[in-house]
Amino acid sequence: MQITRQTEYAIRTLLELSRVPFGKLLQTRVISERQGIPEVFLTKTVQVLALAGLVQTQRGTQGGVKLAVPGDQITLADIITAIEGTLAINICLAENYSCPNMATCKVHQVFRRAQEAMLSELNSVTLSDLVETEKMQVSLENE
Amino acid sequence: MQITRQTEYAIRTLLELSRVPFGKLLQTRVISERQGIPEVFLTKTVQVLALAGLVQTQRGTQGGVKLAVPGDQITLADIITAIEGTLAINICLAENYSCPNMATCKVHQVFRRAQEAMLSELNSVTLSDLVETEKMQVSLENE
DNA sequence: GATAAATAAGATATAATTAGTCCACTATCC
DNA sequence: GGATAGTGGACTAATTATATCTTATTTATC
Repeated sequence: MQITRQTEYAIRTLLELSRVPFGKLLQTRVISERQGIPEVFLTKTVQVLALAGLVQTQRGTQGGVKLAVPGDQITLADIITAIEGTLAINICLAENYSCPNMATCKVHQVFRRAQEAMLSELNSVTLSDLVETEKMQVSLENE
Repeated sequence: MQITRQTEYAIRTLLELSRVPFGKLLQTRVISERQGIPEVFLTKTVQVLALAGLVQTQRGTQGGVKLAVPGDQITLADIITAIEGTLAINICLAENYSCPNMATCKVHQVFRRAQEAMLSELNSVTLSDLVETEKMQVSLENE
């Protein structure tokens, strides 16, 4: 019932990318150092994020990774879904699973409500929200 | 990010126990047959539920398993917690985990809100709620 | 007290998932 | 053409999930 470590790596990676001006590239080596993520494993994670359309990569000298869309258009739920596939707290809520008595099963209905409540929170916060707050805190500290 | 099959087994087991008069014993063999749960594995699951104080077991002839408390005092969240330990959608929300920057980490706070929203739903429904509805449906069908 | 019925406990097995590594390759910039 | 950075695929290791098997232990009942 927990997100995987890889999903956390993905969140932290995208947070790093949100902290630099939109369009700027960061190397996976830099991200892995800043966040303490195993480098080779991170490159795998980045590939998944790229496939999901959340980041874009560029090879060669001066290459790296950047956000594919601005940070205010990426929510935590987007990231979790990108790495873990459809977010379902029970198998009976997964996309291509059909429980014979889904229509009447009360447990199914409770799970669905619980999941929607959670998703609603995870969808209400974007990367920008998370780093905006950071900046505000820093400026307060500097006063 | 899903509950395990064992947790589902536990829920279905407790539902079966809620369907009989409070205090009545059911054998694990009967439960496993009704719910299609591997019998030996179910006995393990029952032991965990007993340890958590949700059911009581009795050995010997005429023995079996029964609810330790009435069904209106057991919620879905109780069952999940009994099997999986503390319910935490991210490791940073687990009980004995202390993230160095937990106080200021915005991601942590979002996860906490999301988890509480989910828990609130899972805590709002008891076993009795689930079987009460069943009975109502049955009586409607019989009209 | 013998017997049969039932759970308890612990060891072990198997499978699936998660986490991480290695290496040869391709693209890009200078 | 050399250095740099991501790509892709095969591989390994660790952990968790899902069981099974065997040997106790308890208890009702005859």
